[in-house]
Amino acid sequence: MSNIASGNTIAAVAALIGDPARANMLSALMGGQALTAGELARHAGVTAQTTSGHLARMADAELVVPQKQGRHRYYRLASPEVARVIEALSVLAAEGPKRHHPVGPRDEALRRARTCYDHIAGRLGLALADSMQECGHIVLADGAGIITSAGTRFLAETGINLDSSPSKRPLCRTCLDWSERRPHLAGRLGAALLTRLLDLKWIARTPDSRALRITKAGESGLAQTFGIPHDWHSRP
Amino acid sequence: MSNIASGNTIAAVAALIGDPARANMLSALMGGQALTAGELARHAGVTAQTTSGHLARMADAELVVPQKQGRHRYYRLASPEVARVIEALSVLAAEGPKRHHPVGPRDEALRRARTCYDHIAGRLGLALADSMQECGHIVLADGAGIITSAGTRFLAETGINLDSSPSKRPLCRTCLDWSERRPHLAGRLGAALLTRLLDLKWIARTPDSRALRITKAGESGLAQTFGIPHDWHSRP
DNA sequence: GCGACATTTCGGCCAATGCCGAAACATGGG
DNA sequence: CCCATGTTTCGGCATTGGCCGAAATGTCGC
Repeated sequence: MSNIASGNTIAAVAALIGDPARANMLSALMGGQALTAGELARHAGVTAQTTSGHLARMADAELVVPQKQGRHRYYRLASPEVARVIEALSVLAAEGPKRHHPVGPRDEALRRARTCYDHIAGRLGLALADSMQECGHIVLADGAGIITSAGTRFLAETGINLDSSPSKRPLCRTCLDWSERRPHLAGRLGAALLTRLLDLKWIARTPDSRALRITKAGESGLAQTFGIPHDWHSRP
Repeated sequence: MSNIASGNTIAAVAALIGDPARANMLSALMGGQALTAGELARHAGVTAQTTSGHLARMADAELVVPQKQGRHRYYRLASPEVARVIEALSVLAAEGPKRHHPVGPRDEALRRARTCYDHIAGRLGLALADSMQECGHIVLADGAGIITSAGTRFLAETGINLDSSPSKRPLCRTCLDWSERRPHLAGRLGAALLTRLLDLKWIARTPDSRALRITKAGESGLAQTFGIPHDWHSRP
């Protein structure tokens, strides 16, 4: 008889994620931004009371953390580890029983560029990863990457800062892309890249969605720095 | 309003894992071996009828796959992706609300060496990873590794075969060790290493447990090939 | 302080589902 | 062929837990 305790505790966490309303809230939080209880209620499709209960339980289990701000209460994912669980579950859910998502216009925006917790996913995410790899700035292999010395210089020149970090988080890992089935950059590098591109206003968040919009400045900047051609936008 | 469908399907998978009985069965299957319905019932602590229902549902969702053999019915995890979900959940469950596992003798055996789905975990897993890294056979970084050319030679000499594989599985990733909180080798390399060491009879599976036993031959072999000292056994 | 808004607490309803006993299929061995 | 063993199906019981309406608490702007 193997250790029941561990089975039980993973069951407790999984059960928490295993409710459609809570799963929808967590999926929404995968966008990386903190959301208010009300917004989460809308995402989940249940009333505010119900949502409150769900959030309390998830906060108790340390899946999310609340943050008071005025009369709102913001919630965000408690840690990258939580994001990894959701990510792993998404992969499984996507493969499983043959499920063909009809591709709507909203989907199209998400496929182009979106946030994935704290980094960039979608075709833009792949393009950035490919570019950095081709230029010899990083070497990718099996779920992680190594930053080369040329890469370190490149990051410094581009204003992407990696040193300010709570130490134990992986520097450069990859994350399997939900829509494209190929890995993009995650980890501290992925997070820093998203932050920098937002700072530069090359990309911008979209209200109420995980989709990212590429700005005019972004088109030039991405072309110049990462060699992403201007006509990339009109391509599949 | 974000995509409810995806939230629902990950909820379905999570809900399946979120039952203590089922979670225990999946944990047991993390040992990497196929187990019979009866054995799984014992692991889960429920009757055979109940187990049968659980297994049917998990097979339906493609979390496990059944395999008929005589009057037994063997079940194993359906894919490495399923293992990753369980793994990610374990990390979360271990960190969460401060949970101090009292260390029993059975636990001690597991901490020393055990299987983790299809590769080696515990202190032996770490020692192997450390050894290969120190010898320059692999370079580890953030959740994955790269096999050097010296490493390729080393693996060939040691009889560890990587080429026979269904292609898309990562070659060398790492997996966060539940007991030691440091990464050990997983992916195809980890799997091949486990297989080879079992073939050589340097290590042996333990009935009814994920623990691995190191044989006499193993002590010498590991010392000679991986530089793991003979007194390693008696160390913390 | 007062009204508008965001969130939480309480109470009760209802559906979903995990569990087991009993019995029905399978399968292999004598 | 029949019995022992492993596994599944069926039926019914009990519990869990998600949901909402109503009302309380907190917080902002005036």
